[in-house]
Amino acid sequence: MPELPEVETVKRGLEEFIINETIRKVYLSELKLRFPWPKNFISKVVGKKIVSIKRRAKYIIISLNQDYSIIAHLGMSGSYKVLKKNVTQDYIRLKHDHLVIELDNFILAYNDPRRFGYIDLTNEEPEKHKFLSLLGPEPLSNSFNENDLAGSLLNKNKSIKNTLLDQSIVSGLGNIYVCEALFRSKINPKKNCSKLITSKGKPRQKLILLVNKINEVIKEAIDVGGSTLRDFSSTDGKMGYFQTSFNVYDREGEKCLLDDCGGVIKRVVQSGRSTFFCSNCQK
DNA sequence: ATCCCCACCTGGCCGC
DNA sequence: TGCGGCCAGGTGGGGA
Repeated sequence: MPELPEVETVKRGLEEFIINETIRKVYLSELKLRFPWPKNFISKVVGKKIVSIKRRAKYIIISLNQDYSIIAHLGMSGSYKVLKKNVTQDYIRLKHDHLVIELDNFILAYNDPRRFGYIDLTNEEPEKHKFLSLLGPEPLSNSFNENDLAGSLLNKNKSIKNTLLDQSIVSGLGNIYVCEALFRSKINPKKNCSKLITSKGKPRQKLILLVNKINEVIKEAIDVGGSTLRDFSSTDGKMGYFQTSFNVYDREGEKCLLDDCGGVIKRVVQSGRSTFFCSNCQK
């Protein structure tokens, strides 16, 4: 499910409970996630303390003392829950719980039905990790701006939709927020990204607008996510994702929500993924 | 290099 | 109520 705002919310939820907790026990499922479990994962992390939690794009970085970091990605269906430890009863694993970490006062469980998630362990700088090092700038950061973005579109020849899904161009966006940002910018998802820059690689007005709208939609979604945080460690533990209503995503055949547009939301497939847009107002 | 497509999985939903 | 088919918010890797 998770794109940048959801991952940010998960990160904040984890942060609230598990900082300064020491890893006491670890369960790994016999099934692997997207990749095999890191070698000697359990023996390497048991006894270490969680000192910080960060987010980079859709990755969560759980740093331990002695310079180890767990790098985790939720894939399509991953979720964490945190439960207060029950002294009289061990945690009973649910179906698809693939990693359960027993801390001093909490149980942290990672559940992932589709197992597209990803968990690695590194003792180098997390930013130098092979996947993190390829990531483009974060929305809402200074390095995400129209001039640099225009520069990275130079010599590119593909749709703006597919371009924005490329994590090396801008990181953290997924199918939903790309559709929503393009709608807010009134840009047709099929438009070639080269049309948003001048021949000299400078940003056109639409690209400037797009940068602003990406930031806007991401910020709104993070703000909404914050309000779901209190559920993070409830007794059933399941963290809810957003109930944000979208303007175009999953609204095929419905009316464009823009006043006096009158268009109907269409669904097309680009590179095998659904794109939702209003062909009337997105040009 | 650049771009596209596939594979990796399970579960939910829809139509018959 | 059952079953087959289709769809799903991600992304690394391989082939064109």
